[in-house]
Amino acid sequence: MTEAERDRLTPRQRAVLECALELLVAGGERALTTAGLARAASCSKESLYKWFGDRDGLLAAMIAHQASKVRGFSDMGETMDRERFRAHLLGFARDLLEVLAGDVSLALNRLAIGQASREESPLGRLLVAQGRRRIDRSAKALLEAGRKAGLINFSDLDDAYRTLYGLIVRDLHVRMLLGEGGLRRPEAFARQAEQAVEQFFVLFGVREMAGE
Amino acid sequence: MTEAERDRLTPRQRAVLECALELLVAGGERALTTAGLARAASCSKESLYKWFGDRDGLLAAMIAHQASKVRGFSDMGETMDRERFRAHLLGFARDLLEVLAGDVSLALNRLAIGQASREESPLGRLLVAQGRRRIDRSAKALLEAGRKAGLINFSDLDDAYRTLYGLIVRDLHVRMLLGEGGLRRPEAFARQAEQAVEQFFVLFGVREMAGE
DNA sequence: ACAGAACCGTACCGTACGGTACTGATGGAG
DNA sequence: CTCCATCAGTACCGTACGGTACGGTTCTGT
Repeated sequence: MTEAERDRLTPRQRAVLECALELLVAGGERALTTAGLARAASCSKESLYKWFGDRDGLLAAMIAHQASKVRGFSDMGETMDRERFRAHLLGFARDLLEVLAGDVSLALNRLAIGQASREESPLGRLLVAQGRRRIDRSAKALLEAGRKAGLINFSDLDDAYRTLYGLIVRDLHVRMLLGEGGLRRPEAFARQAEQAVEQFFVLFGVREMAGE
Repeated sequence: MTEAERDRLTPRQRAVLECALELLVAGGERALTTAGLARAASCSKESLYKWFGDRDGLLAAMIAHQASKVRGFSDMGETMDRERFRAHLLGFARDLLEVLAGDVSLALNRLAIGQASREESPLGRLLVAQGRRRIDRSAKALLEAGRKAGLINFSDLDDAYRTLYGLIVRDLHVRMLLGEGGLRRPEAFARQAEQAVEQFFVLFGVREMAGE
C-alpha cells in the first residue's frame, strides 16, 4: 500500500497533499476548498482535478497519504521477559495517545466523522482501514507475544486488546474531537499510559511464581 | 435549564426542533438547510430566523432541546448492598451504551465534531456541558455511594469514573461516529456492560470479608 | 532548436445555501 | 366588525464553492 502510493504520486503531488493537510488542520473542512488549496499550494485547480478526480478523491488521497507516513511498530523477535513486555506496552500506550492527540489525526478524524452521514463516501471506513488497522495488528501481536511468554492470559485476543485500548484512551479521543481544551498535556499522557498498563496487568496479568 | 427552555419555547417551536433533528439524523448536516427545514416543518424561513436568530442558534437550540429530553438517573436514597450496587452499575453501563448508540446522539455528536474546528461556535462545549455532564454527575454519585458503603475503593473519584467509562465504551463510540456498520447490537451491549462492570470490580472492588 | 506535454493563473458557469423582504391568510382582542 | 400580530409561502439577493475552459509559460525529450 505504501509503495503503491509512493509510486503513483509524484513529489509535487505529495507536497500538495501536505499543504492540504495543513489547511485542514488550520481551519477544518470548510477551509479546505479547491481554490484555496490551489492558491496555497501554488498549483492550478485544473491540476488538482486531473490528479485526484474530484474533491472526494482529494480527501481520500489525503487520508492515504497520511497513513503512508505512519510507521508500524517493529516486529520484535527478541525474547520477552516481564519488564521488557511492560516497557513495550507502555510504549504502545504512549504512542497511541500521542498519535490520537496529533493535529493531523484529529483533523482527519473530524473530517471523516463529518462525512460519515453521507453513505456514498466511506471516508470513515478508509480512515479506520488505513490508520487503525496497522496499529491494531502490531498491538495484538504484542499481546500474543506476552501470552506466549506466560506473562498475561486471556481467552479472546480481540477482547483483551479492546480492553487495553479502553483503559488507555477512555473518553479522551471523543473529547479532543469535540474541541475540548486543556486535554493535550504530554506529562498527563505519560501518567495515564502507566496507569492503564498497570490496570491491564491487574486484569490480565499472570501472577508471578515464587520460585521463578 | 430544562424549565427555562420549556418556558421559552412554544410547542410549535419544539415541534420544529424535533423535525430538524429528524432531518439531521436522516441526512447529516448537509441535509439540514433552512429551506429544507422550513419545508419539512411547514413553517417559513422568516419564522426560523425570528425564533433562533441564525443557523448556529438553531443548532444550539437543537442540542439544548435534545438534552432537555434526557432524564438523569434517580437519586437513590436507599441503602446500598453489593448486589444492588452491581445492578446499578450494570444499568448505568447499559444505558450509557444505548444512549451513545442512539441515532440522535450520533448525529448531534457528528455535527458538533464537524463544527469543532470553528473556534467561534463552541457547539462541542455545549454538547458536553448539556449532554455529558449530567450523566457524569449521576454516575459519580453512584460511585461515591458505593465507596461510602465500603464496596469499592478509590483515591480519585474522577479517575475511577473515567476508568469505568473506558471499560464500558472502549473505542466503540468513535467507531460508530465514523460510520462503521454492524456495531449496534443490543445483546452485544448487554454482554459488554456485564464484562465492564466485572472488570471494574476487579480493579476497584473491596474484597468481601469472610465474617460479613 | 523545436514540438509537445504539463502546468500555473485566472476567468467563468451553474448551483446551492444563508439570510431578507414582501404578500396574503388566519385568528384572537377590543 | 375592525385592527393588529403572527405566520406560511415565495421571491429575491449576495456569496461561496465545485468543476471546467482557456491563454500563456515552463519544462522535457528528441
